[in-house]
Amino acid sequence: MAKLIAERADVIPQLAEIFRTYGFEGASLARITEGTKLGKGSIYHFFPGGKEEMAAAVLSEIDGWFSVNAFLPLREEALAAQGISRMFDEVQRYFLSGRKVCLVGVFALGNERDRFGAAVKAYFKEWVEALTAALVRNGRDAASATDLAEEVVAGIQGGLVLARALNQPKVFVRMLDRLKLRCA
Amino acid sequence: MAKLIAERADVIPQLAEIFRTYGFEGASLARITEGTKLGKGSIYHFFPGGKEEMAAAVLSEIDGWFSVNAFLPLREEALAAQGISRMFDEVQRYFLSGRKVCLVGVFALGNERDRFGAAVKAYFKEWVEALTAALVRNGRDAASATDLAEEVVAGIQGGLVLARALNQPKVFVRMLDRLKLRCA
DNA sequence: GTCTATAAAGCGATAGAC
DNA sequence: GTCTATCGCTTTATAGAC
Repeated sequence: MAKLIAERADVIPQLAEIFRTYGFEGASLARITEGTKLGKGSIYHFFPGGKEEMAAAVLSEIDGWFSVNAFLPLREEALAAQGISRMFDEVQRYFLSGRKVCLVGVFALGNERDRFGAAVKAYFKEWVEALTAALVRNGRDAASATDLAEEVVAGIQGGLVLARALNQPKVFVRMLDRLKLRCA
Repeated sequence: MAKLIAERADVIPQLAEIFRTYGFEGASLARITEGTKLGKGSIYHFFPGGKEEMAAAVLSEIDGWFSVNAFLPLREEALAAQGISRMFDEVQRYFLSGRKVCLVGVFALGNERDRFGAAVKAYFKEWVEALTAALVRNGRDAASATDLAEEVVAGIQGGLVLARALNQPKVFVRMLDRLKLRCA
């Protein structure tokens, strides 16, 4: 019988899903081996540092995804307005229109912030700064751009919380629409 | 030596603090006995249902606090604008100006939502509805009131996430100020 | 790279003395 | 109402065969 050989990179999205669902402490190795269809041996082969290394790898991948798909357009799109619009589209797509939660937000609220505080902080800082810069390029003064960028990033996170609490993904979509409008 | 006798009601705020800090799965009995200065025997005497009953009691107490201090003013203050203002003040005070996190929000994001989904949903539903009613009493049409209420509650939660992620409580205070202004 | 077996520690919960 | 001792289970992590 043929045997599937996994690669480290293949496992990370599965780990992300598990951490998102159960949090860091709730993501037991039993759940991890079940979710990845890999034995403990394989998991520890890829991540000798255990759960801590797994979570760090996941955070790093998430940050990479946002850097490329959301922050880069904000910074480099020739027309700032188009970069902002692109960011909103990618965010809506990434969070499955409110059916998927933000792992970095989950870690920010929990005590995981102590272990991964630097990564969590960097992710949000980068987001706010890139959006601020785009808003400035779009004609706003620095003060109101900072203010609005903060409001948008917080609003996105809050939209995810409320959408999930009420079990109404559309709450998140409505939130995005309002914020989009305010950036115009 | 005199012995301190605890009451169930005294323990609940301490439990709230522990669940807020570590989440449901992270709140081990070791942390609970340490945080409450009570033995397992005493804890299980108060909460025979174990952690599940503890968390339910905490959620119930939080809901009670908000009902009295935030939702009631929204519904019953003679001047709607004053009820809204009062809600914002109480919220800022409750969350220690951004230094304290919302346990219901934490549970909403995590898989605790499965166990406590009803309580989580009821809390946010009540909040949005009470604020909507106050905004209508304050002269808004129903549609824009619903919209704004949703934005405010989500914004508050997002403000808490971002403030904690950046380790800047003032981010939360600024968020409240913006939302307050928008309700005026 | 994958698996099974296993170790050592921590977990939630219970029992029973005081 | 409080405490200590203990049960049975799950946890993370390691070892070693394949």
